[in-house]
Amino acid sequence: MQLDFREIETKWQKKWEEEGIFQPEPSEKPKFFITIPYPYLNGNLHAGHTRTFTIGDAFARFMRMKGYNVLFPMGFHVTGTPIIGLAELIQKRDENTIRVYSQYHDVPEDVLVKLDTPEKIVEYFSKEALQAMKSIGYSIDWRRIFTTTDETYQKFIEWQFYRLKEMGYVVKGSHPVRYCPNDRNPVEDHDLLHGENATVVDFTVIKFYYEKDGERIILPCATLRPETVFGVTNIWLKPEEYMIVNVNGERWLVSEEAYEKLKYSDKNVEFEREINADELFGRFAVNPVTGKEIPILPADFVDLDNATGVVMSVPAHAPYDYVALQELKDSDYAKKYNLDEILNKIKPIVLIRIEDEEGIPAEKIVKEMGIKSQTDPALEKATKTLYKREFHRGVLLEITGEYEGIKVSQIKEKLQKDLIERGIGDIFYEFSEKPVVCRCGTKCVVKVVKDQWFLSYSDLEWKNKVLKHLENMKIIPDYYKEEFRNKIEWLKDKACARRKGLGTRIPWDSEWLIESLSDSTIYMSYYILAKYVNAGELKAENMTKELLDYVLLGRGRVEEVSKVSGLQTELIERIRRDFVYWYPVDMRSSGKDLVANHLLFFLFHHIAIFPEEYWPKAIAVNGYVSLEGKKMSKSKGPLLTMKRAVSENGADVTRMYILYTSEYDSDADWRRRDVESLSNHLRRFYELIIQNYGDVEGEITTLDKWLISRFQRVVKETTTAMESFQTRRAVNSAFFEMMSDVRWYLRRGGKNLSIIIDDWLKLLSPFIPHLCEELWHLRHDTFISLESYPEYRDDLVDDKAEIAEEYLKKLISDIKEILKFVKAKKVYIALAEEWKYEVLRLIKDEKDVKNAMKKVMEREEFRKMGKDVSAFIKNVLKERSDGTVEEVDEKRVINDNLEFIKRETGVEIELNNEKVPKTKRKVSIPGKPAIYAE
RNA sequence: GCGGGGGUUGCCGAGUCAGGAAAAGGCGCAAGGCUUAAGACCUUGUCCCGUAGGGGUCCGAGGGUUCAAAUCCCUCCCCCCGCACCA
Repeated sequence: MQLDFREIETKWQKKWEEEGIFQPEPSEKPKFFITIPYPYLNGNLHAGHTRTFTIGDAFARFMRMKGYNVLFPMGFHVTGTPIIGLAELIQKRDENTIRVYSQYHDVPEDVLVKLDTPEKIVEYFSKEALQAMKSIGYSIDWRRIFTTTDETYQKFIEWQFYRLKEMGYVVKGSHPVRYCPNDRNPVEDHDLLHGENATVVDFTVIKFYYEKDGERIILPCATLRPETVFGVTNIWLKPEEYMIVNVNGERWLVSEEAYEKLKYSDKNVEFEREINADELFGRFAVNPVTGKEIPILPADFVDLDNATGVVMSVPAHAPYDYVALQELKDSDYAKKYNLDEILNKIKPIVLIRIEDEEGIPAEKIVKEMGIKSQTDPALEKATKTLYKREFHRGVLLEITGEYEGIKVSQIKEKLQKDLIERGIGDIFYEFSEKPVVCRCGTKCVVKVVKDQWFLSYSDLEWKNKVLKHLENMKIIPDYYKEEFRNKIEWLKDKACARRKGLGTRIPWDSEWLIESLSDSTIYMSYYILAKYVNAGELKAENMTKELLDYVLLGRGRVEEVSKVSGLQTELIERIRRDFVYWYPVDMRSSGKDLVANHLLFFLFHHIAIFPEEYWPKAIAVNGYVSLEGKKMSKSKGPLLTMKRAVSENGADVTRMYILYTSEYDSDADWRRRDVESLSNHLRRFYELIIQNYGDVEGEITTLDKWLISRFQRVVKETTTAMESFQTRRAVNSAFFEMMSDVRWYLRRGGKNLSIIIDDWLKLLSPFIPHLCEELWHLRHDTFISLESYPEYRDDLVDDKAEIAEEYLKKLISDIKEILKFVKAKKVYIALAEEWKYEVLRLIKDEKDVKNAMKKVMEREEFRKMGKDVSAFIKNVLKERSDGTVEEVDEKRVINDNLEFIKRETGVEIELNNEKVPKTKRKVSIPGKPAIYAE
């Protein structure tokens, strides 16, 4: 095939760039500002980017053709640690990295090994990314490109953080992270050998205590169910060595493992002495909540490596505790430590009730499951089952005092807070699963990072503003609005500073770098500035707080700003006008992975910093891309780069495939076979247009009208689909459905395909812009990319023409069906008897057989042939539920198309009532003639 | 566990909101045509039965509402994604 996609594509890309047609400036036209999250450059752009960006570009092109002044910019994100990590791996010649980056990212090995600094990586991949995006034909305004380490960008970020700090949204605090003591670093999922699924859970510590020689020793019981403190009957220790440790001035008794973990908490911890649990069994401790004295007892099920290693026993609600107590009664321990009397006095204390159930819950479930020993693995299940039931349905009883009546599901946080405030509670962080092991082989711990900077997303006022604005936004697909609602409510304060990585320092605390998601929240406004930065008109030293306050917020007086920033007032006003014109963001289109993080922060920060008229209007979310059913992975492969997809298949094929293969948030699968098939479709399309693009000649036939009518429907469907961001539906309609009509048109002998070609090309232009541009220029000198999108025209819809074609299709299909069973040379067709038309006209509006019958039988001529008439009515009502009479000139359609029908069916056709036997004519109805094959 | 989404013909997927002949479109497969030939193109077929355009089955499972259910209601089973400080 002579068609070379790439040749055509590069030709038009060059022309678009030369003419600068995607470089919008403020104008009289309504504006549309669409943005896509800039890519993170620790590798080449891949099929996932291709999907998100192509959807955005198709929409940008669509809106442009719809008459909007469209701004579609792009930047590069390099802030954070992964690029630094990559540089280190390349320095080390890490085998996997070298393999993945040469094999999947298509970086030549000799080039790759030289990328041993973050700067070189950024330089290399930004060039690659730029080329890739140009090669696929995105209609981006490249004058606004930037990188997040640009000095000017950093000024912008500093400004943002000052603003947030002023508003009290940047605060200090501490938070738990997964941490490797050996590497002395927080660890991410991909740094782990085991335990990727482990999350950090916060045990509530309740400070039980005993006193000896005037010294108070705290028994820090760790629990996930603090409310059960009201039902504690005793404390469990494992009969082994413990330690007395000084924690913030208090003496805590904890396991050795717990001591190790406490070292990484935000507490001051100091070892004092060892102590064997032996010494304590049979002695009493005080429950700080109830003031009651309870005994300390031995239990083997206690896990020294879980939280503090000190456990409070709630036999009424904890199956473990219940069984352990039972077992203890007849054990050696009871004798050894003289516990009989104590044990006899212990009675489970019920503090939670589910509806009107009776008895002791733990006892019931243990008996039901037949559990006898504290080492029985079934205890785990019993615990879970009971916990789940009580969590969802349980209510606290009178014994819990002020907490009576509260649902178990709503008590944990409140109680934890109350205990801490009263000085008798604390928090102990622990992994939900163990072990958690770093790639270096070291067991990870939970480290509490102190004096960390936070963005206070949990601020209720802030949250409520975001929630409220969300209701005014368009979210695509719409069910993501609920998702956003939930995520906004769930969002907690976020640590926004790091010790390591690329990025901007916190301006008032230069020890810290601003974390990479926190510096990417309102950068869409920076695109306005970037144009001036790139033109050399705006430099870092000009970007003072006053300037940004003025151009982004309209604050201050321009003369003052001019003085401070060193810029001419004229330029300052121009930047301000640009901002006012382009903002807010009308559409942010993104992959679904960013919903629970970036897109939330995007909303929060816009709402915090800008006045309401500049808050985002809409968010669209799309799914992932897999390769032949396999998940892509940047760091492990497989991966398909944008560059490779384009060079192997062409930009238009790549674009259309990715737009067509799935919709909304459902995932797309890149399949070579399907891509190649699509490539053939486009070649066919190209040939088709080349062969049929000409002047419209002769009279417009019914068939032509049919084509135009069908096309109108496609225009409507495609437009509706695009307006709701459904590219799959749009491509399906604009290309495939139309193609199938066009094939029928040509098969029917249509000669004037050109009637629709101009508009058809326009319709397809957002999806396959290069091919459309090429074909358009066969007869035009303008850029199709700047033409107007076809408008649906109701007056061109021709129902009669469409019904006639349907009639013909159905007739041919019926004849073929019959010929399957009867070998014949000639087929006679007879229209339905005249009286049937008459009857049909009479009962047009009747749906009910009875009424229809009544109405018809009022006429004498029909009464005479009562049986035939009633059979017909039943038949026709069954066939056509709407009972309409189709307005087709059947005789004419058949006679005009005798040759065509013959060609399609392979037999002679004759419209001849006489030749068709009466029995066959009997079943005919208007619109469905009798057929007789001979 | 919590939250969000989903289960339709060999596969991918429309149809579900607004109940009314299930299966648009793509892929794959098959047959015929075109061609020196083809992985190219055109046409047809692709749940089952049928020597007359017809009949039957069918939408994860099971109930219910209705003249009528893939669609509405209830119960259950299964799958995917997120639960963070990481881009």
